[in-house]
Amino acid sequence: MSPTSPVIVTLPDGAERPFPGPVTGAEIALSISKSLAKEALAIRIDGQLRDLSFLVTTNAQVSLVTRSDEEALDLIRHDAAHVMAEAVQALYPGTQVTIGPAIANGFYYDFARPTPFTPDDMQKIEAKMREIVAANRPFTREEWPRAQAITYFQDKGEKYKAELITALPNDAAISIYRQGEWLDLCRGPHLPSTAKVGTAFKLMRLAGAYWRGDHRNEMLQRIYGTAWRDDKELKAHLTQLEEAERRDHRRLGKEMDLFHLQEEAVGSIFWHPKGWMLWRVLENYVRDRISAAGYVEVRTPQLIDRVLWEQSGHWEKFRAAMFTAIADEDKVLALKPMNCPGHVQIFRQGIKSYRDLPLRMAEFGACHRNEPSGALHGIMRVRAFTQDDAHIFCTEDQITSESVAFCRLLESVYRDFGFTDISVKFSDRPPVRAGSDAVWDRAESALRAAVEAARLPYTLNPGEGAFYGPKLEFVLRDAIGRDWQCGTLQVDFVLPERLDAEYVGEDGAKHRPVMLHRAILGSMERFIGVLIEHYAGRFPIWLAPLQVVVATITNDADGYGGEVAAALKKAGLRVALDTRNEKINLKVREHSLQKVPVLVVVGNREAENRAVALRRLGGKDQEIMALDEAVAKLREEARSPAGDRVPDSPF
RNA sequence: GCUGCCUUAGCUCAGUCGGUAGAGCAACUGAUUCGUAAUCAGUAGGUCCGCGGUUCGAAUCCGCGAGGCAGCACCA
Repeated sequence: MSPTSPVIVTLPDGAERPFPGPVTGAEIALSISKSLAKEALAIRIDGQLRDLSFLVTTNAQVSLVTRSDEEALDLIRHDAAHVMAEAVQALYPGTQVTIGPAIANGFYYDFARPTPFTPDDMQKIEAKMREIVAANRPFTREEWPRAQAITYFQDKGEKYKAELITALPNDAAISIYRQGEWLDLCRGPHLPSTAKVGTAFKLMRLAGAYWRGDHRNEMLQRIYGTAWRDDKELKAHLTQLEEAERRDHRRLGKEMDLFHLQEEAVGSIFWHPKGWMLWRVLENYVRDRISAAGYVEVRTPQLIDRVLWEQSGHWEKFRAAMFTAIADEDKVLALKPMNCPGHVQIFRQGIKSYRDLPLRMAEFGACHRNEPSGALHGIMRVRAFTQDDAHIFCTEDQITSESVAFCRLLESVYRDFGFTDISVKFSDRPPVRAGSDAVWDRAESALRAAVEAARLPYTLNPGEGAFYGPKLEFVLRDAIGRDWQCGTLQVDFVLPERLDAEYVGEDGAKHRPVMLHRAILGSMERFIGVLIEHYAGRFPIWLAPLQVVVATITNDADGYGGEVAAALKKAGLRVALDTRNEKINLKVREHSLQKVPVLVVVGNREAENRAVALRRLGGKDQEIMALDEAVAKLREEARSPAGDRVPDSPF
């Protein structure tokens, strides 16, 4: 095509605009309106985001990106990273730049410099960034020959940049973006100039990060920033961070007296009475749900001889994370990191028939894993935790139906906590795996059929499956939009083999069962942490460790208050009685801060009429009603979504 | 585990230049008996994370260790 041939661009509204020859994004914008030319930040050409200076040489679908477009955010953030890199190099000569991408909510840049940055430095860097933005330097793109680019960065002492270019494919164009004097290797695209970054950015934190994300490499210094289209968005984001901090389960756990951690038992939790009540309510809820779903519950040993872990493969693969103990001078026992080998031992007791399958074996299994110290986080990531674990022993034919049933159960459980936005990650065969390709084909298609039958949206997580089989990971979104990975479903052909589980089939021959590893909450500890943050400590009444406080106004009402509390307790409610000689204002305040869902206030008026005054958490008004009515009402409200407890007999 | 920061009363935190520590809340005692988010007064409470060093003198400066926080790596 000759450079003079006409170019026709099609705008999003379908309008076609002819140009006599190649045309830049900026020129297209100008041809539409002066104001668009001013506001345009980049151009999308046949779906590809490009610089405004990009020359359109062939007919194409184009749309101009302005600040009002959501996708402007990535450009702003990426450019903010460049501006930060320039600021850092201006202030701290000799600092090497490495990479600096846009990320969710902002950007970062990794620097190599012998002296660590201080919070004070961050302020200086941010001030310098604002200067560079104000200077409104145009971003310009250049393409350099590969060798020249390598030599340039090497001569400047930028060994990381030189390494990045060396790693690029031989035929790749080496693009360089300049902003005034400063330049950086970058794929682009960029905004027209530094001023377009705007002022709605803020440097957030300093952190270490390994070069190329590999812990064997040297550690770089990462500076994180957040950047938005305008101050309102920035402020909303900062408010959201404050909200997350306000909900932090470590803070609420302390304030609400649920649990504590201390250094003599790092990674293990001291559950206080209220926290443990919350645990028990949650555990019993799950127990009721899985019992109704046809599971049997078991309990397997904490300490198991290493011989069994050698058979299962854990000793070889996960030895480093396993705690051990010595018995009888020289016998090595390991604290179980998982429950599956134990469950196989129960399965192996006696002869199993195909008629016993599917066998759904559940355990609130207390596991220990020696997690790296830096991984520990409140009660969310600990070394001693309890899985709501179960293994479904079934035939290959049963994989799909069992998986669908599990997905339904999981969805229903999540819904009971108000989690309705659930996504699924499908992790398929990893490069290093056990089992034949034919078996993997079957396992993967069965699992895919299940996730599709359950009508859950899923994304592919290629190569991330467990070595013994593909897995689904269930991610729920909480009340303030954060994602938490909780449930899992894994198909396993390997452990039954290694631990020699078998059943007698219809044909009278012995067969290997398949094991489905599955958890809904994941870990009790972590899920409770998620619940605390999701509800901001204001648990629904069925879950609240303390559901009702009966508070008396004067000690004259203490006798009646005791009667009220006893009646509520008899109705199955978790009640406390507050007869302290304190003003009702103080009692209301304290129990509200403790986030007790219902406050029953009784004074002489109520005592005379055998009535109560109900005050709900967060509410201002009171509801006066007869005691009997209140007891019935609260009993109804506090009913577990799993229904009333029934004697546990799955047999 | 790695990098940086932090650790002072039960809790939240202040503590200047190195001169042996302070507030609010909580606790305890007393008064008060009160109608829906803090009644008043008084009392007591400290191995300033631990160990070592510098110094006439260390909460403060230095080293080592522990724990915590943020991120990275890890998360079977």
